[in-house]
Amino acid sequence: MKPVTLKQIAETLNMSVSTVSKALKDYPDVSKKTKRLVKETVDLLNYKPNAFAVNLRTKESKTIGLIIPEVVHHFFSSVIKGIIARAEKKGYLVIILQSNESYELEKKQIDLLLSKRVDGILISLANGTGNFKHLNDLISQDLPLVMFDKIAKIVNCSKVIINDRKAAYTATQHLIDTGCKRIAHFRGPLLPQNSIDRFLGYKKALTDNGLPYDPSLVYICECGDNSFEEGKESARKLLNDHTDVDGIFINTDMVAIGAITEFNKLGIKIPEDISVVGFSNWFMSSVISPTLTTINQPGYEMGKEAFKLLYKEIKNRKQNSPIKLKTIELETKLIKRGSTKN
Amino acid sequence: MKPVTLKQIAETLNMSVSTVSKALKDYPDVSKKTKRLVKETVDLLNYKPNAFAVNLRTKESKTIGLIIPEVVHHFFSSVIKGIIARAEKKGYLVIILQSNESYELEKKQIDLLLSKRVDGILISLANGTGNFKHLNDLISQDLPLVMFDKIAKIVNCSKVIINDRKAAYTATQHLIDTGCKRIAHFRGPLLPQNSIDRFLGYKKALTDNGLPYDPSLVYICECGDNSFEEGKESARKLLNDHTDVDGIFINTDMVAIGAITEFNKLGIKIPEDISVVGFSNWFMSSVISPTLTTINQPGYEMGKEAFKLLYKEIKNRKQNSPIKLKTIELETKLIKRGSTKN
DNA sequence: CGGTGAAACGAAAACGTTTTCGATGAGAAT
DNA sequence: ATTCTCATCGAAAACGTTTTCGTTTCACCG
Repeated sequence: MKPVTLKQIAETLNMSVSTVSKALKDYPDVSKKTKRLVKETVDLLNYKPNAFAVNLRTKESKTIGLIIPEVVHHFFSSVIKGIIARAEKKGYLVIILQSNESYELEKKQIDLLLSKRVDGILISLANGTGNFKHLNDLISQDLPLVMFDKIAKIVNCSKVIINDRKAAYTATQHLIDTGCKRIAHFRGPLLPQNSIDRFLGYKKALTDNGLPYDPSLVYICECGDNSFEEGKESARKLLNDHTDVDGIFINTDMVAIGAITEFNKLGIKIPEDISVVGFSNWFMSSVISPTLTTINQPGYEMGKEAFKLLYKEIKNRKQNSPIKLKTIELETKLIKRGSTKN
Repeated sequence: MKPVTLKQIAETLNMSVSTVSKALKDYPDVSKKTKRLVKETVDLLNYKPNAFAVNLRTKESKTIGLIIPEVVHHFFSSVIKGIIARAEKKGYLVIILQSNESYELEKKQIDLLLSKRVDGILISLANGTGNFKHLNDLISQDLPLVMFDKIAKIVNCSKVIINDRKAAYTATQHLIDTGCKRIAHFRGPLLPQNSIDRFLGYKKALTDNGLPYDPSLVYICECGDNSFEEGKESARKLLNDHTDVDGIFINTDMVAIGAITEFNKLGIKIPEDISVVGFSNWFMSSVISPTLTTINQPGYEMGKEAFKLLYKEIKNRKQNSPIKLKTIELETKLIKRGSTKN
């Protein structure tokens, strides 16, 4: 009933544990004959190496940790898929934890992963994270770490990101190019870098085009579980506060879809009265009516690249090669659809 | 630089490894004084037990495996969230693998998890899975296993499900109650049980109400990555094949939304010309226009319950208590919205 | 025939815990 | 003084690998 061990194979074959082990790993100092013999009985007895023992001996678990703010989210689940796919190919398993956008949880989860002795950690920061000691600790223990999407520029590790500022600039520029003069922005929370960058891109596009920046046109959304409702609410507020707005650049598609839904309900014509640009190219943006012009954010690729980076670092650390940190910037693209004029 | 071990603590405190270990686990045969001492230096040196050694010694990893057909999916990601939340509370981590609806991958992944020696496995079957040897093998090795959502009735393990047949019956009955006489069904693939059950519920509702069952009204969708397109296509086909259909019960919301989008485009009025009922109560079903009447499928709860069941089995196995298999049936509910008459 | 070298194998340490079982000593009971 | 009890501790085995470093065997050469 107990799982088969090397010892048992050695006994049935009348040889030593070491020879069996070496035979399985194709050591040069064991004859072809015994190698064949060993491999046969291994198949026969259905031997599987005890991962616990291997881990202990080799000091690695072939497992990485992934901390993500929210699992139920199209973009993040795409990232997860990319990571898992890539990791599996390289023989790594991935443990997923969800920070729920909470700094405290994030800290605890890093501790958890640390105590499980994962070989590396992938993380996308919680909105609430403004202190980076827990991450710097990882680095000083030189555990491979790469951040993606929601990063902290100040932390010294590899990263894979998009250029949020540039993408937001492009989005806003598109609104300007299609005739909008008074452009609002529904932004994300104050802390996370990409929310800041998107805001800055929006602002820069305005001033570069000689349009005044008006803070009263910027609305803050938490972009949490009820983004959709936030979109509806911000849309209502906007209409109440301003009558002359003819374009909005919105931090995420979900909020944008909320806003569009509300506009539809209130009889505001899109894009004739107000043009809307979203962010992330969520699947639904091509289904909603009108279809939503948005910025494509490549989640799956981001996951893949993030794992690739981490994998390299893990390998380098194993052979004590110097680790060169790298920041990969993925391409975004403006997807023009029905919510803006052309 | 190396992580602190029990031995080092023992040396700095001038006592034996065993005492230190026992002090940390509050054994009765070590004095309060040394317990205090040990705990102090543990904090001081920032000792973390080596999980690899603990695993090897205790023969458990405090880790479970989760195999899911598709991560980028609202329902499944909700399940994942429920599982992770519950698992974390009990000190378990979860390794996620994605079968991509492939039987072959599913088999490999079970092997992977087995070789990692997880303490238990949660699985929702791939559509392609028609052979259950890999699962029965798990059971005969008595590794705790619980299936959820996409299950195989024939496999002898705990399960958490919804009553697909009943839910489908309710959905179809609702169409009938609101005046539909000729009701089509967009069903899922042939293999998975819930797709079958939903079909059977649809059929039974028809015959119970004296309506004829017409196979030509049943359309098959793969319900994979391009469910939305499938919905559109099936909608077109349906209009082409039949002119008298006044209601459709659709296997999943995504397909339903595709169909609605197509109907909208073609000028078919919903629900006046055709009523539509979906399945799963995906978030978007309340956003689409018209809003979609659907069946609520509680993903998060399913995840929670599945883990709870698995946890019990793990505990029971540890103390060699007899394992009682259990099947939990979660409640579904008809959510009436704009795509059906009232 | 002693010496050399290669080929094939094994003994044993090490990884860091947990847990059993004895050992030790102090004080109480006899 | 002897036994007994308790409280407290430590030695050591065990978990199953991996890997280093010998050891053995035997062929071959000088």
